Amino acid sequence: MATTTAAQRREQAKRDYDAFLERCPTRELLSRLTDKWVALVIPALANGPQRHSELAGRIAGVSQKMLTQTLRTLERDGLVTRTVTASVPVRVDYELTSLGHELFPVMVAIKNWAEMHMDQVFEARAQFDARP
Amino acid sequence: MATTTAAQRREQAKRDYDAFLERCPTRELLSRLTDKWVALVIPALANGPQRHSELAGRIAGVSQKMLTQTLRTLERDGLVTRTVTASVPVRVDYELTSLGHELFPVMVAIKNWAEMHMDQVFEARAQFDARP
DNA sequence: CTGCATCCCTCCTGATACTG
DNA sequence: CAGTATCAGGAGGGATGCAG
Repeated sequence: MATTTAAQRREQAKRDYDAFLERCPTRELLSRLTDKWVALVIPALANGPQRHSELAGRIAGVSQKMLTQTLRTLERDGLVTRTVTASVPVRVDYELTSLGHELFPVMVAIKNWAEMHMDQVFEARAQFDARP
Repeated sequence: MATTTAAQRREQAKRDYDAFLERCPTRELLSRLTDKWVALVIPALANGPQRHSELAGRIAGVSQKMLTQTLRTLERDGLVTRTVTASVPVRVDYELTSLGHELFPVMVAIKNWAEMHMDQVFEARAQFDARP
């Protein structure tokens, strides 16, 4: 068929790739996606383009180095676009690509899960640590 | 109200916690959840209890140390139960708790996303690397 | 404002070897 | 079979200074 849909291609890809296998390239991609800063940067880009300084302000505690590094990787992987506006001083905006928008709900889900279940995890840890 | 539902409590928790804040405890929880091995171990526990060796076989390339370490942390956080059967040799089974089952779909989503979008990421990287 | 380079230190990770 | 202990390499991450 020449008319395979995007969904069909993705189903095919899911059969071809398996992160349980050691040498599968998805293993490396998975380790990139499972990154603390990625899980914060992607959700932070929810409301359209953001400047470097805006992101740094929103994601408290991120160093300039890690933010730049994370954004570079995301850009290379096609999840984020980097737009430079030649002005003085220079303005740089980051925005989710369509691929980035597909990842967005997944990253938000993790962040939300952590926020919604923090208390239950605290309780579990207390019980665990109180064991003889 | 004395009759708050679990869903309501979670909504409340979501207002109380914010991983964007540096000192919020969810920041630490988030960094634990965004772990390559967690994203593989949780999905691997899909079909009921699994032994240490079964997990090691399924998740190719994981070292015995990292598997044990990951399972310990998951157990402490209340996501996994560890059951020891006193036999010779000893048998140890790991199983998702109800809390673990709530995290399950999120972890599977990441793993699937990586497998389904690997090709698009490859393409983006090729374009990025080919730039002047 | 944004980003690169450098130094430096911590912690993660994986091999190996050893106990119950 | 399951788990602990140990060690060495390397990646992760922070601070600072400089450049476009």
